[in-house]
Amino acid sequence: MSDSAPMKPFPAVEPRWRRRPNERPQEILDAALQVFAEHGLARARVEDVATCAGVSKGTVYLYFESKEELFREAIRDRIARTLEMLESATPPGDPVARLRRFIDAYWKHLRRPLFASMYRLILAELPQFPGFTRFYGEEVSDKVMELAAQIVREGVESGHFRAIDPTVAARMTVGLIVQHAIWTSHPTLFPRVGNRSDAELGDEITEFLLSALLPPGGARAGGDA
Amino acid sequence: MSDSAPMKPFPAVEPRWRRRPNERPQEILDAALQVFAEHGLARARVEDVATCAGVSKGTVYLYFESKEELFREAIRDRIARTLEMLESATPPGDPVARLRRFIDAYWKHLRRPLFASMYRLILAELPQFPGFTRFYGEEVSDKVMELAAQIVREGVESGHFRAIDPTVAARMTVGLIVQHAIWTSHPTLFPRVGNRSDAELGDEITEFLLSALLPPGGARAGGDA
Amino acid sequence: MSDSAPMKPFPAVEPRWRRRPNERPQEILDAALQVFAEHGLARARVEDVATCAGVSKGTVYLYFESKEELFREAIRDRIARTLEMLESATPPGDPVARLRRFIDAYWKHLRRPLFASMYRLILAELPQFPGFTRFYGEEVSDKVMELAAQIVREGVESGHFRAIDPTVAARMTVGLIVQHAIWTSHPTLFPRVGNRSDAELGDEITEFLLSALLPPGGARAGGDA
Amino acid sequence: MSDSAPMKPFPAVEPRWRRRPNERPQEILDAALQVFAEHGLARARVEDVATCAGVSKGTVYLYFESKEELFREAIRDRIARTLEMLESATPPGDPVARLRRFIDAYWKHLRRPLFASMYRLILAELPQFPGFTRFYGEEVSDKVMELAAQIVREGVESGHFRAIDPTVAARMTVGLIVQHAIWTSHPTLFPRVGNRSDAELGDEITEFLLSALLPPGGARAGGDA
DNA sequence: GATGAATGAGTATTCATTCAT
DNA sequence: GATGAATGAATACTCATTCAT
Repeated sequence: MSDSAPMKPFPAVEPRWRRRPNERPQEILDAALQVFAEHGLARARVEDVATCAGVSKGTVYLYFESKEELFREAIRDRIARTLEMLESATPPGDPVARLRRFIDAYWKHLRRPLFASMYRLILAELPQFPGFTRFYGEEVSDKVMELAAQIVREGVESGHFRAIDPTVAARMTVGLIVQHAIWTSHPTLFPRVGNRSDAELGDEITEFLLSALLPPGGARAGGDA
Repeated sequence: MSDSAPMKPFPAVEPRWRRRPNERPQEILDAALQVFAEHGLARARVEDVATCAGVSKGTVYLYFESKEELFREAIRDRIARTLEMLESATPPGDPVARLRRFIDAYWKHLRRPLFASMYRLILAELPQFPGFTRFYGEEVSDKVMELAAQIVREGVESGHFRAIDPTVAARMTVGLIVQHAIWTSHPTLFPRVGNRSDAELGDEITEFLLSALLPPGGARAGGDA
Repeated sequence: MSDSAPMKPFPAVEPRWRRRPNERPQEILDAALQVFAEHGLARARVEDVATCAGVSKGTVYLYFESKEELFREAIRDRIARTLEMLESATPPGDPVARLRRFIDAYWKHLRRPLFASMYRLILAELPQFPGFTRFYGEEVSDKVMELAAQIVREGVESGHFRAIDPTVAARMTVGLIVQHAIWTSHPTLFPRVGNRSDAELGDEITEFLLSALLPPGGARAGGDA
Repeated sequence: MSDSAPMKPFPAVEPRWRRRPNERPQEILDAALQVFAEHGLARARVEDVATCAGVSKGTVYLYFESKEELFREAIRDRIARTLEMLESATPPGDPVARLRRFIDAYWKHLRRPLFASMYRLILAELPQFPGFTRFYGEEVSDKVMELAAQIVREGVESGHFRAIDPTVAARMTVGLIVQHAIWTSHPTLFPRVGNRSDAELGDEITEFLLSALLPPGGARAGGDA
């Protein structure tokens, strides 16, 4: 699913690589995401993507069938790594600490400059690509949610969290992180959120979620501390 | 809330109409929002808006300067009534009940078919209109957040809520509602959320928020019940 | 040729004329010439003609078939009176005085504000109307030229002017007047001409022409003086 | 005078061409002048210019920003060479001969097919471009007039011409040439002029002007003869 | 007669895509 | 592989003209 660019069967020795031909597709994808993020799919121009990647318009079409495929690949290229990152950030262990780490890792992930605008792209443009939309729903959105639910589920079972439907708790968790990422990346649209640092916002989200998940009289113990 | 076009109280006689110029702008705005919501600003065609409103291309330009002004007006026309609705839905009274009503009213509001896709438009297209973006930030987003904060503030002062920064609580409240509205209106992108009814989701949001806001040992009393 | 507007058969008594309906066409023609003169046929808008005439767009079409007919009529309305004016300005008499009066009358005529820009219209737009072009050539341009030629012819025969082809002299006479009118009405395009008054220019034209037409040793006698 | 596109002296090899990008702009300018001359700025269609130049609509926009810039460049491209031509045609020498050569060169210049209709464009369309109008006034119209005045001035000083304001004589000279060029290129509008050959008209203009400029009893000496 | 709301044909301009070099 | 000149489909917008009131 990820080898979108035609790949030569035997890269062989790679003598001195005249122009790193294998890096071209990735450079174009990176440029594409930037340009698409700034202007949206319809208003972004292939020529700008090319210029931004330091190649000519024609070269883009050497690696990608069409502007739309380029868009799909640029998005896919980024989200493919999200889940993997989240999983490696939340190794088994104390559920409260795991949840803290999940929140922290996801929040930091979404605060990377391009990701917030990518979320905007997903919302605004993906509905035009039904097949890809399903892929995103099943392979990304679902899996992230399931990971969060799994963490909560273990916490509920072990008594670290109060009795709550883990899928509900997962939704609240993911929802607050994502929504704060959207807000923070649109300071003019949502000025109320803009005067907090990323770290403060992350802490606020964490504390709020924990205050809803920890058992009523339970020790606020746990976490990395 | 729905009589946006000034309507004469008693249509009375009005024998045979063929022209209803006074309703034209509103009809066009409604059509525009629909078409923009479906395709986004760039891909939507003015001609489709016209057809959808039952008029011809030229007629749209009789009432609106350009496609972009039509877009702005279509958005403004909708959001202008949100705050007013929220305020009238949350008359002074018991803070817990007020918060419940706020959540309920806002959630129902955002679940109206066009509003979720309008949110998508705001996110995806408004950044192209800096002046309008600021208007939205200050007149809509800010005010909604402030209303929620005010409700929490009173609850904290009266002891109905635990000690929490009201602006933080407001963000969590609004964020969860908005995010759920986005998810629910994109069932393919976010399939996990799709199998709950609106009522269930509303309840889940309410209960989750209250569990984070009510004082630890406090009676879960209050609310409409 | 001039009754372009449908005229009611029996104007009868004209009790108190509610709105001078018979003057409407002329008002529209005047407005049309103004607007056409300013913007040219293609860029002038019927609505502007209507506004300028103080009526509504539809009213223009009550009196004129189309924008092009309106244009034709507006031009025709003006040029129809030129020849008549020139003839009455040059009654038989001393050829030198007649020529002076011809130059003076034509120059003053062309210096009226609208006429210079009308000339521009004739040059720029009339070629689109072959039939009308022929009419103008035969009924206006030719006749003016012939009148000038006739005056010179008499002068040559009577010995007031040197032996010169009268049609050549007529061309030089008309040409200088027309060209100066064009220049004077476009001061930015032809700045060199702009710092002379109309009277000075008229005198310069007259003296130059006479110096070419009077017999070499001939007394500069004649003229109004 | 005619090699407007830089032409490599020896085309030499140049095996099989399909692209001549360096000649494209000039080809488009030539086509543009033709089409604009025929229809005027407003009625000329960019597509017709393209077709006439043997390229597609889009190609025109590869070289020119807009229809209006194309118009400006097409005009500028032509007038830029007028003054230079006139100056090289009138080297210092006997004033009468110089004036004859000035008349001859300018008359021939204006009789080239496109130039007369270009004059029409200048009159009819240039007022829409104030900046360009000033450029034309100062760099073209003024300079041509000044060149003619200079020739007369020398002739007056040397006694070849009678005492006359050189700027007046220059205006009469240029005016007659230009006006005859306009007439001749609109034979239907001005039929009286049409039955003379270019050479006859040129001679008539020359003789008429000289008869007004030479000293009364002066020998008609001078000239190329 | 007069109005002006409605229409839709006509055009400038953009930009994804192709392909000769 | 890489280029960028060329293409032409697609679309916003204008404005002459019509016609119900």
